[in-house]
Amino acid sequence: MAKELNTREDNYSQWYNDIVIKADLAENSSVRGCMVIKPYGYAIWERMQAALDKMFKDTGHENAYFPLFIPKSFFSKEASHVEGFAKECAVVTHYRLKNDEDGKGIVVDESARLEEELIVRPTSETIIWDTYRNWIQSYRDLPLLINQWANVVRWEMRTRLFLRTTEFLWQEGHTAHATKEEAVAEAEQMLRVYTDFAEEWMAMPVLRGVKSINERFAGAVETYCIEALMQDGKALQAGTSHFLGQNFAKAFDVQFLNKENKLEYVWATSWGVSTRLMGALVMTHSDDNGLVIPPKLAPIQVVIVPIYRNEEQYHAVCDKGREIKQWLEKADIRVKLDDRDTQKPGFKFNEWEFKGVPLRIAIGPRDLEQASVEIARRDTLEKETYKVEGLVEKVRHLLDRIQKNLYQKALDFREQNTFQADTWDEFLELIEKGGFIRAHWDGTPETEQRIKEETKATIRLIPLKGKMEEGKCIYSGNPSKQRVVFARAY
RNA sequence: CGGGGCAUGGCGCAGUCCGGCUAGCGCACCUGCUUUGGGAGCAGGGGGUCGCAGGUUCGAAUCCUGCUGCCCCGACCA
Repeated sequence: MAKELNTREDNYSQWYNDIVIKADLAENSSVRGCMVIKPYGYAIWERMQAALDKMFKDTGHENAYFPLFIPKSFFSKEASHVEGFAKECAVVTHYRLKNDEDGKGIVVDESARLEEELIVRPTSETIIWDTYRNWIQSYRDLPLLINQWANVVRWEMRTRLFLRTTEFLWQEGHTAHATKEEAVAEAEQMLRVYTDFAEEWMAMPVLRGVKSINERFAGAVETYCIEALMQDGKALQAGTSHFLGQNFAKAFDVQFLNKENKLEYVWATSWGVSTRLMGALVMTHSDDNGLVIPPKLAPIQVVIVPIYRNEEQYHAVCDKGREIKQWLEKADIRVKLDDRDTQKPGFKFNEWEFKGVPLRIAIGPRDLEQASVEIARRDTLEKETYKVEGLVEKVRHLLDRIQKNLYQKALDFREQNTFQADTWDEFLELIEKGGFIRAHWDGTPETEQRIKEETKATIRLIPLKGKMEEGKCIYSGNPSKQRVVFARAY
């Protein structure tokens, strides 16, 4: 298994592809733009799901499931929503195939055309709000706090494994509230949840803020987001949370009777993160030796590699390996004993390193004699010999250290790549270097659009609680009250 | 949809310009022996409608025509 990996410096995007494919996270499928998520990659996603799902439940949400197909007419009910998604929808027009009359193959049966075409959901606001109409009558039915784990389809022109695929997996929360304040608070709360997840589980520092009008979700009044900085200096939107106002309630006629017995439209939010987080995870921590997974998300936290010369030694070190595995598992540590007799230790070292396993324990005949093991850290690549006594504590401690170290490294990287620009020339120079750029902007979509056209940089976010600071727009020179964050983005 | 490139065992490629006899190499795979503390060595072995359809020719992976698929770069996007 020769793992030749492009380096980040030589070819960043090839480096990313190599890791995803060679670490067995995912591969391209026979369907253009759609990926197969392989068991190892899916195991990481499952861990993300589990952590997020618990956070959603802890904040009062329940899971439900809505249909994959959405009647076309639903889509046109919210004007800006259609406009936003129309260009990337897969449409089901027929419901039957038949044998080709020329004898070869199968064709669409033209006589089986759907009366109303179905859209494969690119997001579920419309079908969900159509449903909520029947669920909500009174203020007593509110708030309605629902999440769904689902797949969605957006017909992208260019795709990249995890970062942008035609079909992707995600969760979408859809909530209904009696007041505007409550809905805004919900959107902000979920942004907080995403922030905590990114930082505590993924060890990925994020900036929080709101989107400019240009970048806002189609149909939202306000879009909140978390943005992370990748190692090539490009920003990646890692999660979004939307305050939808009464837009969908009005479009789908969802009203409730308030305590004063008056009909009111409900207030809405929606929020989501997707398998794109897998891409973010790869690009935040991995290095030129392969994938690096933070311990909290690693499907295998510790791999034990036995070293031996003959069958007798093989059995002896494997027995010790099994014993250690049991101790660690009792402490809720995820362990794999790689007792394959078909690969050499050196091969296994490289393989598990490439797959990002946080800790590797090697046990050989020498270790048996000295009651020791060799432990190697994936994040620092350091190796050290430890006594078997107290090993569980040591491992637990090291996993914790790795989790923190990965976060700190990523945070340092972001700080080192966050700049301030006060003039257009400065901005032009900095944007070429990559990273986040804090700069003044006059607040108009036109200016943002021009900056995007001239530099490919967009406003990633307007800081939520950013310091107010008088200044002049770097592009137009018009007055500005606050710096916003620019970057080139995925 | 524009601009480039590619299509040859599971994967990565050479061969194509200048047609030639049995289509080759690396990795992976199978068998055996020796190995095993950072990607093992040797020996033997299996596996190919050279993307598809026509054409030229005694003879086509190679030349001609027409298709099809994929990748990369741009416009769109989480």
